[in-house]
Amino acid sequence: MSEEFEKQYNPSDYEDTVNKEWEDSGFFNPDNLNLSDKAESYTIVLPPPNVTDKLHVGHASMIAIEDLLIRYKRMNGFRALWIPGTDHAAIATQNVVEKRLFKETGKTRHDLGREDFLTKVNDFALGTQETILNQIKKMGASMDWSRLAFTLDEQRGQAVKKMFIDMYNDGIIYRGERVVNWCPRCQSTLADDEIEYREQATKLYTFKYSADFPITISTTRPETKLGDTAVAVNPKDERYKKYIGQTFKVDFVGIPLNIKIITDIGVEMEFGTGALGVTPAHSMVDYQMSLKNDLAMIKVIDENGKIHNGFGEYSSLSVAEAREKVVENLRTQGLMIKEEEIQNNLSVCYRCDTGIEPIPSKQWFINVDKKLERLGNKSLKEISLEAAEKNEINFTPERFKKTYIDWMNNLHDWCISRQIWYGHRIPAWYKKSKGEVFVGENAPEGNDWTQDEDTLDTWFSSGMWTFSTLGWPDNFKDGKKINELAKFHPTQLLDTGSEIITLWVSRMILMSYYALGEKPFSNVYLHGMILDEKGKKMSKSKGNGIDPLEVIAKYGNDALRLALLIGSTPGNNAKMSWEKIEAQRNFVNKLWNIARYIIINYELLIINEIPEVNEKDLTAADEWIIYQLNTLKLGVIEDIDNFSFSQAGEKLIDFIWNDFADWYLEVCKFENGNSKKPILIYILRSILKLLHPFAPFVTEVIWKKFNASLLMVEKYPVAGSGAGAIKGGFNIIKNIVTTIRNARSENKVEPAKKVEAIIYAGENFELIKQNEIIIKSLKTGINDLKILKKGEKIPDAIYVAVGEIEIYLIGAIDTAKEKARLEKEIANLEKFVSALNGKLSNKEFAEKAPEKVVTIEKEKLTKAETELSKLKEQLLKI
RNA sequence: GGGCAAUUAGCUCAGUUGGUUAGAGCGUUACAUUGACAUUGUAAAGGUCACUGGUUCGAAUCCAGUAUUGCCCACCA
Repeated sequence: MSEEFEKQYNPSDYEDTVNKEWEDSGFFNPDNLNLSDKAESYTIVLPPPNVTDKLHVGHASMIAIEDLLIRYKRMNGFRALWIPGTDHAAIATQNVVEKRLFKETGKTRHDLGREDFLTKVNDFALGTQETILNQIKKMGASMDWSRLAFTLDEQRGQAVKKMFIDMYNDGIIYRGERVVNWCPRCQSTLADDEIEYREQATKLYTFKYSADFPITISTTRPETKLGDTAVAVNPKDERYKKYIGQTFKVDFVGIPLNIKIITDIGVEMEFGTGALGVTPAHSMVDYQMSLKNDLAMIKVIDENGKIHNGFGEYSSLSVAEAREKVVENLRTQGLMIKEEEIQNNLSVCYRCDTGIEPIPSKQWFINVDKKLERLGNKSLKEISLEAAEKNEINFTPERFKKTYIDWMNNLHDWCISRQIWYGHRIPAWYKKSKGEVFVGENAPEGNDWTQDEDTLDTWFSSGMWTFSTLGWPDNFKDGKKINELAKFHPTQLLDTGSEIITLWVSRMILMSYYALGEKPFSNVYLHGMILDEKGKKMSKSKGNGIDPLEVIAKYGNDALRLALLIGSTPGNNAKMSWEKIEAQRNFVNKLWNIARYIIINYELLIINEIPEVNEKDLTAADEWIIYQLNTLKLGVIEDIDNFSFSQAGEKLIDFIWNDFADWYLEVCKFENGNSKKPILIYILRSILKLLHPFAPFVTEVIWKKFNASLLMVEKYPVAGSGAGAIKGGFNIIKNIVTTIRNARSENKVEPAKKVEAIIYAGENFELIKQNEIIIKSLKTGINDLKILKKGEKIPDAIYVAVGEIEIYLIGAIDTAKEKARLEKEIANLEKFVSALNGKLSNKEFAEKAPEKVVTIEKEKLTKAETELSKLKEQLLKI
């Protein structure tokens, strides 16, 4: 007997043991699954967590989803592979270490020097990485640990170099100028998230470049206007329409300029004069405009915040001095029209609060518009767009396809160099004396070659994640995938947050098409964020985070996973709370006790064989529960395939708790114990398998109570193949019994109340007769239950449901009204069907709903036709 | 400022392509409970599906507008 079967399930007593058994089995690695060569692969690469911090509950949610799919596919006979890894997250990680360093020692990275600083970052990264990997393992994620990767490890380094060099040789990677955010005090470029905004009062000057220039403009930075090459106006602005496209030569406070009049929808007609002086070299926005309009870039300010040479009297002045002088000159020339105080946002360096100067500097880029012969003469941008447009890659939820396409359409060349130290160093070498550039794995012969100081954007290496983890470039010979890469690429699913569609998803698609000529994955599943119970983002500073390991210690892995999976739908944020987790812990305990009850009462110990169920012995209740189980299987499989994990989970819980435990097991208590044995084993086995991907631990633990094998690699149930599966409306039987049971409890309060029921048995007369036993055994006190054979007259009754078995409760019914409604519906549907068929040229109908008629056609027609026949059937019965 | 989304029971959310009486969990209330389940059962109460129009025989669902909230992008001359 099960001496260890406690009344309560205590997860921490079992989880580590089970986890170890899984790992020791080797089945996390699909090569050990003993599959035939024909088995299809199912690959997911784990979006590598940043090594900036340990995992939070959001990561746990991602792991729950991916493990669900991997376990589900593995049980379905797929070559299921889940590749683990971590991301070096260049800027973010460097920032964390830099900030910590500054806080602890007051030193900057420049004080330490590149080498010492990098040692510090690497130590930090290794430490967090270990924590992360331990966390993932504790969660029971069935990842293939033999394929563990890191975006900055040796192998990925080789892949990155090869990619850079190939792209350079193809002319895809080039070096050009780009406006960056520069801190003149720190003498370094700043990333977008290193910029802070301060509201300040400043002067807005309204003036003309010269007396003969037709448009008045406004600026807060007159000194940068020395580098203007255009004036931008809103395309809708009637005032300036006549000037658009013209170029004017002007003399601006002593400096000659060529000003072209361009349009940009970003220009506000109401602000200032509705015209904006465009300075491509010293404003991010203007730089973007200059790219769109092919404008020249004139550099005015240098790295020290001084005016470049060649600007006459302004040369070598500081920005502030130059501004004063320009303003003064405008005043004396009578060109200054207005000076006013306004509030605006000043960008400052997060570290030293110095105002930021946008200045141009040399950077590396990926050309997204260059057409490649290899890709059918299409550019990377075009081919990446096509992938989504032609549904080569699907998005869940679908609306994110639009986000992706919009972003791709506006994609400019991707700047891949970063002025930070932590990351893949750019494999480019310069000979300063001669201005030569060499791109290659190692420096060429000779002494005076120095390597580029910059590193690559972190997305450059993570963009290669689907194939760099599968042995690219070694597994790619003569344009063909070999070995692992051939077996597992393209992957099937990428599960990630919607906020990085642009940053990551788009780059992965682009790079995979470039390197392999194929998509990186077939499906993109966008999960939402996990928020706290008040709907706020979880963050360390707020202290509202939920630590996954704490949850596991308290309530177990399964409760955590179920709480994360249920109630969160694709693309929507989900709130998480201890209450929710507790509710799932209760369910897990319920399942435990269901198993406990069955195993103890029916003395099921070790039963490896699937029990034979003799259909002849089945009672109506048995058939009903089996029918429900089959409906459940269908639903769960369909839901998982549609990524509706929450719905699938809810269905499972509903069946297990309400149908199986509260109803069927209660009914069994009235019936003969041992005759139920096979069917109970059958159902218990089925629910354990069905639930395994959602709650792997408890299902495996229970499974082990009466099985020698691992549940993890059992075959997932197939819908419709269950013993004694029968079609029809067995739901009705449940309704009858429930109604009767309710009546019983009501009788206590209100003894006069009486419930009468008539069951229309039709073909299933025998089945209903059997059910009578259940009803009687439940001591309903209802004696006027009538069962009608097919053909017998049905008295006026309330119609409850359709199916092979129907129930009519005696009471009031307005049949005339019901009939009229159905007739009306049928008439409409007939109209619709004929319109779709084209048999009847219902012009009016087509005009009113042209979209429906044109686009839906066949499926709609079939659906409408079945609906129609159903309605007709119903009508006949009334 | 631009883009995207959300708004359904006290709370958290489902609602599969428009279809009979809009569902679940938690919470609340009542009753039961020596039970396989100090974590159980049975029920009850609770909804103008944000608002206003439109399309339709029929709208939570489709369209337009309004309001509120959230996210992403940009940072403003």
